Amino acid sequence: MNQPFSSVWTREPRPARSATLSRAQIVRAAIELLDAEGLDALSMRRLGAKLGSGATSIYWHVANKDELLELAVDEVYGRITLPGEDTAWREAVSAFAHSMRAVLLEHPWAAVLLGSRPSLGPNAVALVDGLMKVGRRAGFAGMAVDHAWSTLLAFVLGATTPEIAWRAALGSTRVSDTELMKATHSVAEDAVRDHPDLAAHYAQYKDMDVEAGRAAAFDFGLTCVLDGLQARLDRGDAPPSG
Amino acid sequence: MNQPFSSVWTREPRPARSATLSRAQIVRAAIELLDAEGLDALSMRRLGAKLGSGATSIYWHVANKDELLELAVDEVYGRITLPGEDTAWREAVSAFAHSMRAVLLEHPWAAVLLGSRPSLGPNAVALVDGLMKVGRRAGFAGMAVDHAWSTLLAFVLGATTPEIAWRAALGSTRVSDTELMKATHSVAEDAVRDHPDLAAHYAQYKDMDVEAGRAAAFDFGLTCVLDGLQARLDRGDAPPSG
DNA sequence: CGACAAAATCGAACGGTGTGCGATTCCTTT
DNA sequence: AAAGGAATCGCACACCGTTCGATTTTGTCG
Repeated sequence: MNQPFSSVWTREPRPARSATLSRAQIVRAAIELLDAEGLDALSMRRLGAKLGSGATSIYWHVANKDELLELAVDEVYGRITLPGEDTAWREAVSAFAHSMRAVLLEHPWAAVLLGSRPSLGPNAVALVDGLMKVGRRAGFAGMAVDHAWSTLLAFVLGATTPEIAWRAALGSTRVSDTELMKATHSVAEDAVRDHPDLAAHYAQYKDMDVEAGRAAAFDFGLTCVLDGLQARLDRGDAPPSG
Repeated sequence: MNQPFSSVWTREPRPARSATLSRAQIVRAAIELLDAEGLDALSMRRLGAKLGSGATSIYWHVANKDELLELAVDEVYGRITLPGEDTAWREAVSAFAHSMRAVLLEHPWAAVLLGSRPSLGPNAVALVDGLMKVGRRAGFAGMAVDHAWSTLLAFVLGATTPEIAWRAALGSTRVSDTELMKATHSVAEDAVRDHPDLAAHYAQYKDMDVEAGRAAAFDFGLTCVLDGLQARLDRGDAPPSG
């Protein structure tokens, strides 16, 4: 059985003969550490310390750090919710998108990883399965089903990632959110001198609730994507093959 | 002048009295190394070696590795093209999206970085300025201008990132693209056993051109976003404030 | 030209990383 | 009790980003 593409998911987890360390514990501890201190803070030594064991003991249960991260990411996938089959597709998709955004904002480290490698974990696969069911229910068929849900995923991921980046950049300083937003303007205005239109435009943001603004932007984009999907259904270019 | 948010762009580059090393050279060499061997392969020591100088000499021209990456990313921003003001907005946006996708596929390392930190470099700012002009020309006003272009950016980034991830995963093996795609199916089918619908669906992909399929998916999504933007213009909910 | 200061480069070193390996301990089964 | 696999551990290796002080190069002034 020569697998050219050996992934975590092709291998069974070690039997775990009720040992003091288990895959599940390790992943849980890793997620806690990641949530609390971010991606850079996760090292095998620190994780070992948190688990009260040697750093290298982890390697018995997990092949390497990458594989551990894959497991952690799939765990995050598992926390994204998708409404049941009785929900209208637009509502279902909207609820899913908001859930995914919320989960990613809660586990900021996952956003980068999620896009960085193919997602083949059980939770990810189950989620895609659910999304495809929604797509077919809406009226898509053939490849259009894939295109539909991957368009949606692309938007949510692409919209949330920079949001997280801003939070991280702001969070590394001490000041409050809006307060620092104003301070950033001096930098921005500096870089923006050659673009008066842009500068004038951003002046109107001086007194805005940043969080609310981001949520509004997300809803705007989501509405666009939904309308776009709807348009393709109406136009009938969502056929079984093409 | 207590900047809370000191970025590369607030500091002037070192005068560069025609030294043997300059910021521009360093960034150029870094990009070459990144293009050739990926993000993980870039270390200050290796970069120094490539430049024929000591590793630590670089720190005279650049504060740290993060700052170097910011410069490299902005360079990538600079290679994305946006059609001039005489182009209809739909065409302009479409051309931009395809250009951005192409550039990111050409510099895969940039995709992750691009979403990981706020983009305040001159090229990034210029690009946003241009996008906002297009947005206003289309008929958006107020915050809707921002929402429009950030929706677009979100889609392109979110769509291209997983594409790159797949390429990297496949590229790390020796086999050809479609060939390995088939081999992957055995893994997929394995993980997919509990999802017969999904498995059946993916069976139809066995004999498909992967690259072409991805391009089609991208165009599908882009059309959705464009239609969605158009819908908001028609409906008139792109007012100066709301 | 020599002198001197500033600019630029460099090597050594510090604390950290992921991980391979051999020795060691633990637990289960006979 | 003995044996043998399962699980843990410490050490070591090669590499990383970055700091710091010493060193070399370079431009300017007398």
